[in-house]
Amino acid sequence: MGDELRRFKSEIFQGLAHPTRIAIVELLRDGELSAGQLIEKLGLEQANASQHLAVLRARQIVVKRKAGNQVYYSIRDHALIEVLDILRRYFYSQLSTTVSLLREAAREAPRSRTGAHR
Amino acid sequence: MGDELRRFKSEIFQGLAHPTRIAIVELLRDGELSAGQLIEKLGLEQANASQHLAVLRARQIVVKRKAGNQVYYSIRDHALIEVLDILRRYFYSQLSTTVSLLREAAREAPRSRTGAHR
DNA sequence: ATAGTATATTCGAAAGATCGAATATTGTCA
DNA sequence: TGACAATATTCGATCTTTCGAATATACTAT
Repeated sequence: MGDELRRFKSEIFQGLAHPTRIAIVELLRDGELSAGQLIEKLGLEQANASQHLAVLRARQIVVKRKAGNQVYYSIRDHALIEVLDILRRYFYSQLSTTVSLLREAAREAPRSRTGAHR
Repeated sequence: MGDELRRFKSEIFQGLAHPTRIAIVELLRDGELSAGQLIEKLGLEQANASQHLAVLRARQIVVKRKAGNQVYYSIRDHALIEVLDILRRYFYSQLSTTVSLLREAAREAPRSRTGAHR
C-alpha cells in the first residue's frame, strides 16, 4: 500500500529529474503549447524533445491533444506546479543560508581571498 | 539564472527518484534516526543504505549529526515533506480518476472480462 | 593496543538514462 | 495520388545509477 505510493512518488520524481523536462513543465505552466513551440522556445533537437515528452507522457505528468498536424501538450495536474514553486522557494532559502555561511566564514578569516582550504 | 534553478530542482528530484530514498525521507519526517535504525526499519543491506544516504547528503536533502559511534540523520528542510504530501494527494486523485475511467469502460463494454482490446 | 560495533567507501557487474542520426508515422494540401 | 510538415520511434554509443561483496574508517570499551 505505502509501497505502491512510494513507487509512484519516485516515478514522478524520475520524470522530473532532468533540467530539460523541468523547463518543459515550466513553459506549460500557463497553458498548452505544441511540441514545435516547445522545441523552438527551448532550442532543442526535435528527437530529443520528443523523447523527453515521451518520458513526461509515460509518467502522466503531461497530457496531449492532437490538432491536425500538431500535438499540444499541457500539464495534467496543477499539483506539480505547486511542487516546482515549493522548490523555487527552497532554492532561495538554501541560497541565502549558504550566502550567510560564506559571509560568516569571511568574517572569521578575513585574510584569505579564495574559498579554498588545505 | 533560471538555468541554475532548473538544475537545482532536477538535482533534488534525482535525489528523491528512488523508492528507498523516499522511504528514508518519510521515516525522518518525525525526527532524526540513526543509520542503523533506518537499516532496521527498512530491512536494507548496510552498504546499500549508506549509499542511498550518501545520495541524500550530496543533494543536501538530509543532514547528519554524529553522536559517538552513531550517525543521526534528519531532513534539512521541511519543504520537502510538503512536496511528498502534495504527491500523496496527487496519487489518490489520479487513482480515483483512473478508477472512474475503469468503471466507465466497464459500463460501456460489460461483456468483456479482460481489459485487453484489439 | 586490541577487539568490537557503526558507518562509509570502493569495486565491478548489470540495468537504465541520454543523446543525435536515421527512419517511421500521421496529417495536410495541392 | 504525391510532396511536405510535424511529431514519434528506433538504433547504437556513452554515461550514470544501482546493487552486493569486500574493504576501509571512526569510535568505544576493555
